[in-house]
Amino acid sequence: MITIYLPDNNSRTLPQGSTGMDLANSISKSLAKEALVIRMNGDLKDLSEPLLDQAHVEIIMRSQPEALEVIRHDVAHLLAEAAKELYGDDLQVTIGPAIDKGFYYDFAREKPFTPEDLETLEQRMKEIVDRDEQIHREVWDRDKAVAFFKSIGEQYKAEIINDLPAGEPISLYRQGNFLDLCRGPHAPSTKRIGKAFKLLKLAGAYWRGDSKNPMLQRIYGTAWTSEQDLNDYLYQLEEAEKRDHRRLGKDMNLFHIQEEAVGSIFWHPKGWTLYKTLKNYISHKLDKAGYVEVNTPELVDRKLWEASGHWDKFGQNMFTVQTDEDKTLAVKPMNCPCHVQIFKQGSKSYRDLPLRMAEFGTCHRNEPSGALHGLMRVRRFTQDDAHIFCTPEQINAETKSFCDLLLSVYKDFGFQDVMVKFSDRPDVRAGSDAIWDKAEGALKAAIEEAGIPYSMNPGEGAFYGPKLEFVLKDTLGRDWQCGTWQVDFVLPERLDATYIGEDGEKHRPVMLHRAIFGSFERFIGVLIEHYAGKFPLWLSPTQVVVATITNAADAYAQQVLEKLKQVGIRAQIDLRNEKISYKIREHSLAKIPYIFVVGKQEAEQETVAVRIFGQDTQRVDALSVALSTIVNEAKMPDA
RNA sequence: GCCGCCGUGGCUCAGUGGUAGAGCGCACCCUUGGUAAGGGUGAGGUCGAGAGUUCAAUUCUCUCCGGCGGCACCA
Repeated sequence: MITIYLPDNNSRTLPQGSTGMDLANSISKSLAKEALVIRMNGDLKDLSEPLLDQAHVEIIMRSQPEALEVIRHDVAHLLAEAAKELYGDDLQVTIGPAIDKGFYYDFAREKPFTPEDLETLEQRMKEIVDRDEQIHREVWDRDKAVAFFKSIGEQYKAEIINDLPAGEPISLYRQGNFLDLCRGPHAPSTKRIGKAFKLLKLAGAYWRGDSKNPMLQRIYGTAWTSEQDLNDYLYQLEEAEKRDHRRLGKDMNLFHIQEEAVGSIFWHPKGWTLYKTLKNYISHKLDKAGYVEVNTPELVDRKLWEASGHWDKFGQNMFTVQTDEDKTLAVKPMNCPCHVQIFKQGSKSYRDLPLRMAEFGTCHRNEPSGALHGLMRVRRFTQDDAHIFCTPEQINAETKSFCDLLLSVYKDFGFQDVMVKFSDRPDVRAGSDAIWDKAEGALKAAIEEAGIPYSMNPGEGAFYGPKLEFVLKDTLGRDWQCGTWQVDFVLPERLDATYIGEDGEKHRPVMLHRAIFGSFERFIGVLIEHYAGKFPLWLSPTQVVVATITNAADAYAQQVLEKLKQVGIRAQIDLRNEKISYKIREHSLAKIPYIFVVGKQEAEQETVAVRIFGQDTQRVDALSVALSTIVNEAKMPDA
């Protein structure tokens, strides 16, 4: 007999060789029916796993959060089994993990899958669920497993096994006629997986994520523990699409992109108003934080980029211009070398440090065509860039005050949870290992002193130094890096920046590269989605529309408009020969924050009927009151 | 850049081997209406570009350009 302990600390005694399923059955029939896997001594295992004596065992039911990942992985296997049944002759399976919200499976197959194939596959997957195939785990000998997969033409699987670390048990899962290499754990049978899944999209993906490898066909799907959750998720996806910044940008007439300038934004009056408002806001913040603003050239001789290292490391992605004097100029991809040039004008003393040099610098990078994405990934963008020249001793304090500044900015837009990633040295880099040790150490010490939680992002640093990336999510769950903070000992060296220290000797400053929005383009993209186009009053391109009920009020409406403009409110007027409900509807759909409705009554009494977006009530205010109220409410945060 | 899908009036989309349609928007007319669509009339498209097949291509084939979804990339 063996003894096991349940989560409530009760123990149970079972015959030697009893499994998780035996345990579940011994507790209750309903539990056994709902059970998916067990957790034994902390690890998830199959229900068929023999229990160890003295083990701590928890039965995981489909309603528990841990079940989700198991189910998603199970559904990936369903997909693979269905694909083998339907297209087995010319198809190899590779890998199919659970991911956030679902799963994918990568197949090697000459013929492309079609959207109709997805339906066929999904149908077959549901049939496999109905078949209620038992899912068995088998442990195989390594060589035998490799030989087996080779014999059935599954080269990719054979390759995976070959690359598994020695000593790792080779476990295979069998369901019906389908046998797959897999770590598990899995549900005990296909029926138990349920049918709360849907195949969503087809995509290409490189074998092992390397663009030198062949491209596989990836099928993405979503899977949940209940139909309800599935439907909720699908609904959520639809809602998210509605706030896609590319759609809203078009609907709201903010900007456009056209093929003569791929990856560059044509800002329309409304979008540009938004942009200018943000610039005004952040300028104000930077002023208060002790930055000075500069402006530097866009076209700079390649010699400078060679000296900085950009030409060597990223020349491929730089746009260049040949002059008739046979010089090569590069369109700047970053502002930092130019800022060093300003720093180097005249001599600098330790008393000048830290020198915080900001620029709304417009940069161009020749991003791969497939990377472009609305405002989020563009070839021409303007950064809220700055470089802080300081001493090594000043790094910690600067890091702390930058993080404070950044978080206060994000908070003004309602971004509360910001992911911070620590990116350390990349393979392609400048500077010695000793310098990198120093820079990474300094950054780590600084972030830890600032007390900000972060996760590691190995190998993703800039070529000149490690960085912190501040990441926001778009509505479709994609991550976008906005803010950045980088410690750089390399560029000051390469571009020979110095200052005179207290000792009268020359010293190297440290350069801290930083941005809060990242780029205006991306940040506006994130904001459009974040607010679903319903901008707060201070940001809204049009803050008020004055709408008339009858043209008898036209003259008065004009006066109201003038007064609004005089107090700095962005206002428009709607004198069209339309009913007031028509105008209300139209401006509400355009997400205008305030509508001032004026008719005969308002004209006679010098009032306006104020209608606020999102509320279907109205209040009538004296014009002077309405003006002072809106001026007050339209102030930018922290003004 | 790679794989797949897509490209029709300003917008959203339907459709066909015999040179195209809807709704919204737009213009004009009637209506002056009190808080999310009043009515009528009308204009507007070389069906992404080029080549090929065909008596005939917007429709089929190829190439290119662009968009979308991923992958790779993201200093």
